[in-house]
Amino acid sequence: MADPKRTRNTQQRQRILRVIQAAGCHLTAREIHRRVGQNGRAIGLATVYRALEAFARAGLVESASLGGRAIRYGLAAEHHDHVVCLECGKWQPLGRCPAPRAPRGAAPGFRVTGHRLEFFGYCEECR
Amino acid sequence: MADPKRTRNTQQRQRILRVIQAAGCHLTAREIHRRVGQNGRAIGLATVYRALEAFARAGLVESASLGGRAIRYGLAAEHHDHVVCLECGKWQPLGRCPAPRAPRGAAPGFRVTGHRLEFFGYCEECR
DNA sequence: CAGGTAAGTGAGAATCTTTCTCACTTCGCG
DNA sequence: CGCGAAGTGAGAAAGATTCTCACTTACCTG
Ligand SMILES: [Mn+2]
Ligand SMILES: [Mn+2]
Ligand SMILES: [Zn+2]
Ligand SMILES: [Zn+2]
Repeated sequence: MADPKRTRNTQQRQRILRVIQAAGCHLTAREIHRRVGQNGRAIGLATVYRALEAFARAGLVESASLGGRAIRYGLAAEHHDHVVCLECGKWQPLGRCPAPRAPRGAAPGFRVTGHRLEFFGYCEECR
Repeated sequence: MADPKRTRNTQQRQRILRVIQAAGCHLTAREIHRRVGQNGRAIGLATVYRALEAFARAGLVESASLGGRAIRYGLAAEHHDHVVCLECGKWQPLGRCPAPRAPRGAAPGFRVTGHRLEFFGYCEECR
């Protein structure tokens, strides 16, 4: 089989990953870009997207999205789901995953590699 | 308490809803816009978005999103989840919802009004 | 049914997010 | 070192969604 395209360990990616690790929550590409720019010279926004794509391919980060808001990225060390407030947009990880590994009796021939589960509603302050 | 902002039954919204009902799957705002324009005079794209927002508020339609792709809208008469192919983007509804009504032992004080569950992986042709 | 009014509409601009292009740089491997 | 592929930066481009504002229309009242 073909070589899995190899990926380099550049300074930009190190800085980007450090920001993601330091964050206690999921960040948008723009937020990551801004934070990286605060600890040193700014990097291109496209570079952030490319790095996130590479990290996601490598299984290092996970992405999640809701409504029209931007996609958020965070460490994917262990799978988890989220609870999102429809009013203030607050985002909380769930301790345990309540979804089954794969849907029962679903699309035949489909190989499930993962899932994304988001509960939405209203947080304590917004309800 | 204040009157819940009332919503009007305009010709545009009727046409939009008809398109959504006729579709066998979830559509993007742009797709809906195009289809509506095919059975009569075109309507504004912003009107489509406003109608979808109103329908969603009213619980008539549900939205779902994956990755950077556009949000898709479909009838929410009955809740259902999806299976999405990471390669070709194909989108399939699931017959039964495998997720619990609410996460166990999750965010305290959070009122869950719904959820979105997407299984992803590779469809028969793409694996 | 006529009139008043607030919700809705259309066209286009504006915002945002994400992707792409291309010349230039750097990492990783001899 | 020295090469070649992967990565980068700046900006353009592509899309998606929202906003503005003058104009229209559904719907309630009398
Ligand atoms: Mn998370
Ligand atoms: Mn899960
Ligand atoms: Zn909230
Ligand atoms: Zn596929």
